[in-house]
Amino acid sequence: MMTSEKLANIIRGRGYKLTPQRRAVLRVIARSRDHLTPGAIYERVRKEHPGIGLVTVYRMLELLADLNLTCRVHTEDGCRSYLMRRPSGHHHHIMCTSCGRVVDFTKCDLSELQQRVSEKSGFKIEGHLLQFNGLCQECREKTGAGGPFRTGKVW
Amino acid sequence: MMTSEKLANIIRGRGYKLTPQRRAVLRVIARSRDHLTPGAIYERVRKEHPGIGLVTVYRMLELLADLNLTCRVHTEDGCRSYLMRRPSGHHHHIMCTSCGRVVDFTKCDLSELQQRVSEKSGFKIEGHLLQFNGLCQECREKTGAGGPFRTGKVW
DNA sequence: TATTAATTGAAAAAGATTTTCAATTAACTC
DNA sequence: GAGTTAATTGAAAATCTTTTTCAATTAATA
Ligand SMILES: [Mn+2]
Ligand SMILES: [Mn+2]
Ligand SMILES: [Zn+2]
Ligand SMILES: [Zn+2]
Repeated sequence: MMTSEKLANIIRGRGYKLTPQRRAVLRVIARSRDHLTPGAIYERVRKEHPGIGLVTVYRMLELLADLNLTCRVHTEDGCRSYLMRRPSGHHHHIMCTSCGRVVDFTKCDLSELQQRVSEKSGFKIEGHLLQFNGLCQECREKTGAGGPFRTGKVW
Repeated sequence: MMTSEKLANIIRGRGYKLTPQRRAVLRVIARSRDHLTPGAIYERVRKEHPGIGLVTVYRMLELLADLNLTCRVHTEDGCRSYLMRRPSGHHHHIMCTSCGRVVDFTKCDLSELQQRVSEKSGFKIEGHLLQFNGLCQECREKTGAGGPFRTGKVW
């Protein structure tokens, strides 16, 4: 669990000033279990720190991404930079195409596939992005098997 | 190989009018081996069809995505909707973090992983997004092992 | 050729993100 | 507890990207 205190220490440890604005952003991100847009983060942060500028939120999000403390998730249509906290090292997500809920999973062995792809393509592979898309239990129950948002899209 | 003629037939077959503007967009997309932004596509299309509106390009790209004839790729930082033609059904890509080159691969068996993730999470999984990131052979040779763009980022 | 619904493109609107720059302040030193 | 200083902040403007509107045009069909 990445508390905002731990995040704060990392920030300071890297030589960045720890401002009340930054603390507020850290709290919001550390606490959320969902991915949030910059705008959504801004709205939440404002409740704890009215007067904070949207620019500051953007700058903080950039810093967090640079420090690898957040990662992006990718929605089906629009592809804005949604963010979520990253609990630990390497991880992946499942996203509900209906409600947007995101669940992490960490265990995944792609090494064999990666090896084969690397050999065939000549690439030196350094990372990957893996995200399953589907319907969460709740949405399935709510809308019946399949549900109204079922697109059948394949990535 | 998806020629622009084949694409044109699909478009018409689905009951859409085949305009010179649409033909021009199809040619650009079918010919390119790279992913392109809407803006980049617009620039190229203008050379063959000066006077085409950017809006028309956007509309055509939306149509192609709806018909599942294109798919998006995701760059490391900015996450705009880059597009590339989709040669056939289900597929994935490898992207060079240095030059942006994209290579497809179609063979990948995630069914076992998908099954396990589905059981654990309760999601009904309907699709996935898989993209390896790394350095292509050319960029590796050009810049030495690792290369200057190596970020070590993990998704 | 006439009909008609789909398509186009200019312009405006809406959004998202970045740049600028003067004022503020966290961290450090004395 | 001051004083110093470079980093940080936020208002405003600038940039970009994407969407909406709507009147004019046109591909498809008869
Ligand atoms: Mn994306
Ligand atoms: Mn991973
Ligand atoms: Zn759901
Ligand atoms: Zn390359």
